[in-house]
Amino acid sequence: MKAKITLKDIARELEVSISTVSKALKNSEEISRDTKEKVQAFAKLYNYKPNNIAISLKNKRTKNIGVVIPAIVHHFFTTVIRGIEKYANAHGYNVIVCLSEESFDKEVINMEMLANGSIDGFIMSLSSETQQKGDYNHLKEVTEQGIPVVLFDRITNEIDCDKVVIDDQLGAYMATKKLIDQGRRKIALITTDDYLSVSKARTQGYRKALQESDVDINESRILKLSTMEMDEERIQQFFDTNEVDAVLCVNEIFTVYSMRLVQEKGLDIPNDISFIGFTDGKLSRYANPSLTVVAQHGEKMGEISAQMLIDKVESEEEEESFQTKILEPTLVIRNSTIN
Amino acid sequence: MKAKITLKDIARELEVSISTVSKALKNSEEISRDTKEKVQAFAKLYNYKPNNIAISLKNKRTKNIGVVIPAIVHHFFTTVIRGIEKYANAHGYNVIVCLSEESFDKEVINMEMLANGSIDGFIMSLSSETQQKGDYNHLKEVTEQGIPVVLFDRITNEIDCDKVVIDDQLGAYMATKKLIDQGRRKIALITTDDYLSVSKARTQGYRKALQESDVDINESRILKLSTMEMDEERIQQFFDTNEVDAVLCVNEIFTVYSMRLVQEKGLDIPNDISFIGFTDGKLSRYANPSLTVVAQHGEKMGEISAQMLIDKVESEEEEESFQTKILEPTLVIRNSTIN
DNA sequence: TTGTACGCGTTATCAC
DNA sequence: GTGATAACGCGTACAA
Repeated sequence: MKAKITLKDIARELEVSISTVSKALKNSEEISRDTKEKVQAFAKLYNYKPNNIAISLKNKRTKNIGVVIPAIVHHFFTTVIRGIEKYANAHGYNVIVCLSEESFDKEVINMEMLANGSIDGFIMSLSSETQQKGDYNHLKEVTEQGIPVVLFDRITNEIDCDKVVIDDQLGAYMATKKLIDQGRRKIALITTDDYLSVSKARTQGYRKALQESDVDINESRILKLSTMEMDEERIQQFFDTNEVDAVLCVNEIFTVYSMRLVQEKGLDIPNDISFIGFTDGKLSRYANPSLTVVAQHGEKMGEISAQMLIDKVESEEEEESFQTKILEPTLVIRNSTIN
Repeated sequence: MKAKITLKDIARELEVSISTVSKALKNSEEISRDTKEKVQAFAKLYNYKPNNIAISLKNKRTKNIGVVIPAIVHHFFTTVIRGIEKYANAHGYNVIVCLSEESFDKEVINMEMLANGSIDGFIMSLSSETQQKGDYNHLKEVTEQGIPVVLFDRITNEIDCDKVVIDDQLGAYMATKKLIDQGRRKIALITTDDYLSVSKARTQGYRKALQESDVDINESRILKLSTMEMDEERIQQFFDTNEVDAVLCVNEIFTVYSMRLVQEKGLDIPNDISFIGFTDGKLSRYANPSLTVVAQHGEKMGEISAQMLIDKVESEEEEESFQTKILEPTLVIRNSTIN
């Protein structure tokens, strides 16, 4: 086992000073040709690489980005991470991923761990518990310390920072409109409690589309579930007691599960009943029938988040200007709606 | 913006020495009651937290684990990360995730970035390109430097380190056996090229089960696809030209896609044809019909990997003993097979 | 009881 | 051209 070699080791071995070695490796003009060649050859031979930690301590820059998300088994978050990784790596940054598992406490603990020097900035999406409590002090503390934060998808207006979202209201609006255009009138919405910022916006879009088309809004056709668990029973019950000819769901899982339920009831998709979901993931693509969805462009969102964060991190000036990027959702038409 | 406060700041403010502050915060016996209280109160007031980077530099311990995986959009890897996170966080470690995107070069670059002091050890699964090339020098270098490595799922015997896998051969064997027991004889296998360690093992298990039951192995019923893309055409063609009554697939996507194909041909699952896949993910659970699978227990795998790594990291002695943990796969029976 | 000095690995400044 | 020194933030052995 050959341990990592340091500047000091090289200096001792070559009988020069540490600073000479440091300069030689940086090809400094002050150092003689001879010495430079000697040092560089030795460094290459022993595969010298500067120690990141020492550099971080000196520069007060870690080149690490902290990503805190509620869950990783959701395809959407997975694509966002991928986008972040892509941009971050291309710019020399590493990504530290922490999961809050939808828990406020875990979110706080994770942020505190990372905020003590481990990262240059945060990219995060709030846990449902955090949005429910409405307690954002951990975010405030971090921003007050001057650590840049980018919020995406599940955001809050109580914090001044850069934000990236898709226009959830528009997405739901487009989807609902589409269903109406196809002659559907009994359109159900399966969503989560309104404390989740995204669910709220989507519900608004749904209502807006119905109102604009003079379709009555029947409150019993709106099913609100907890984010945490998929409440199979309530979905089952919902379809048993409601007559609907189209369904808009705020995520893939609700959609796919619902589709199977109605299929078991003998209904044909999309002829008897249409379905549109959110998130363009594998579940949607490989469902049977394949699912029409509102694509959220997670990877793009990740890239933009990373870009905004790194811009802030690397900008010298302490400008207090924050922007919110709103991405346009896209309707991906597949076979769960009449085409 | 109140910047981070350091020991030095506290010392200056309270007009004591830095070491006094340091000791006081650690409740050292050497420090007087008075001073301790004064210092601790001040520290709490200004929310002092030690700087992780400085501690890392001093201790030569980062409390970071580097995770390098080929992809994150695969549900299996996602569950592994979750398991790693769970164990690591509970033990005060952060997880730095890097994606190789199945590329050898990216894998190497990522490891080099992290190996220069950013992490205490690696948990990784090899990219398909790496397994194809059979070039493991980047792993050798890292282990020679004394950085502990745990390989999971896609492993190699060329590197001495801890490993965690499921018994892929057994999994495929169990699945195939199950199909045979249900009277199937024309059992297809849809897999990837043999350079992927897991695919190879699974193919062996498939063959073994058939041989043991004296079922002829028809090579044309084995379809080998590249890992990279889902070759929809070749799968289509495969089912057009082969008559099969059961299919074993090495991942969820192949399975779900194949199921849709045969359903479009008018076949009934599971009566006309049975399906078994690998990985117990969402796709399987929410497929229609729901999919019988060989569960890989990704989360468990992640936890064990993290445990093995942290044990090595924290063990003082430099024992050169490595173990390979083999997890038992489980057959999860659902509706894509006759029950 | 408190403070000094040193080291972790690196770089920047300044002196020789 | 080269090297000594200080600094980043912390912890600790040792000195006072």
